[in-house]
Amino acid sequence: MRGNVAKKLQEPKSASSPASRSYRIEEQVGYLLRRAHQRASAIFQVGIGDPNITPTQYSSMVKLNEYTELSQNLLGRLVGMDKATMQGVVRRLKERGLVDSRPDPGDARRTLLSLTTEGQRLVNKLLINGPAVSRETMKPLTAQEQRQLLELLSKIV
Amino acid sequence: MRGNVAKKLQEPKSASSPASRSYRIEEQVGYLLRRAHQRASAIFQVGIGDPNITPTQYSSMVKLNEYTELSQNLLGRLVGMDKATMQGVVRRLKERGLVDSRPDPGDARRTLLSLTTEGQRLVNKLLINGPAVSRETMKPLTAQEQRQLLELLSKIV
DNA sequence: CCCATATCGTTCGTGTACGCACGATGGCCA
DNA sequence: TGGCCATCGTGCGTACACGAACGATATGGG
Repeated sequence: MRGNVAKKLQEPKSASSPASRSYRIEEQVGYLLRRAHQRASAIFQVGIGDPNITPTQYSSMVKLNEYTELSQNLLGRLVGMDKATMQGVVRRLKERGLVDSRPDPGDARRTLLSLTTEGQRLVNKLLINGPAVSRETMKPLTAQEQRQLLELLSKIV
Repeated sequence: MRGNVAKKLQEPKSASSPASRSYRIEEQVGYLLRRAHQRASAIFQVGIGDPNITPTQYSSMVKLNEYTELSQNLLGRLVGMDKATMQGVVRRLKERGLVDSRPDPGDARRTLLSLTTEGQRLVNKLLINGPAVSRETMKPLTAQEQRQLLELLSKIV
């Protein structure tokens, strides 16, 4: 296709306003984070080993694998998801028989979540591919840059 | 509230499998990118000056402000959005009278997009807040770390 | 000139993401 | 002990995000 994007483009208006000392959207953190997150998700999807498992579902299962049993709200805090978002993620995992729930005997407001045997089996299979997904995502970086990126991201989360 | 998350937590199963040399989800790029993107979006929403404008809508308007007129597909490529996603973003911007469209006289498949006067007025107002939003997002970092982060993110996008 | 192939925009389905409001429950303090 | 306030999970509305399928249009090679 040789699609040359710049082909029939007019020049950017540029030097538009005097105050804007070159504000380029491509250089803003928020923009770059969105793009980087998109790419990471795409790599995850092909590399994790099950096209039906999403990054958030994976995070949730990994945490449930660590803690055995967690309330829905606490799980959400541990993986950084809104309770409304968590609700949807958990519902889909339950529909697929990967997660089970029971009322918390000590607090009737809570639902305790845990992996089913099937869920445990799956997450242990996916965990094998986890490191490779992370490696692939950071492939363009040197080892030192990879450590830097992780450190910097940790600071702004 | 003093909500101590670790209160009634069982110990993580830890040291579970011999092969897993401490794979922590919190240290994976994909996970950190998701969290960082969430935080950046939240900061954008309160800082950009109009709670009804989303980051993607903003990016689109900024690009249209630079180029005056673009096809929907090309705009999508410039701001890193799928054509299906672009369709929804553009539809909402049109519904609010911020963007106009006309058929491309030279290619009947294309739709040419441009900002309305109202859209131009708005984006120029929002652009004033853009730098502050980026600053706030990277506040936890030193000036040097901020430059590093932008550089590293550029490489993995 | 015609047809295979590509591009453009739309639609549908699924899945995050989150604010808000709601009802039920729990904890604490007057 | 009774009432106030916080927490828990759910439901609703809106907005990205993207694969897949679709019809209309463009283009280039035979």
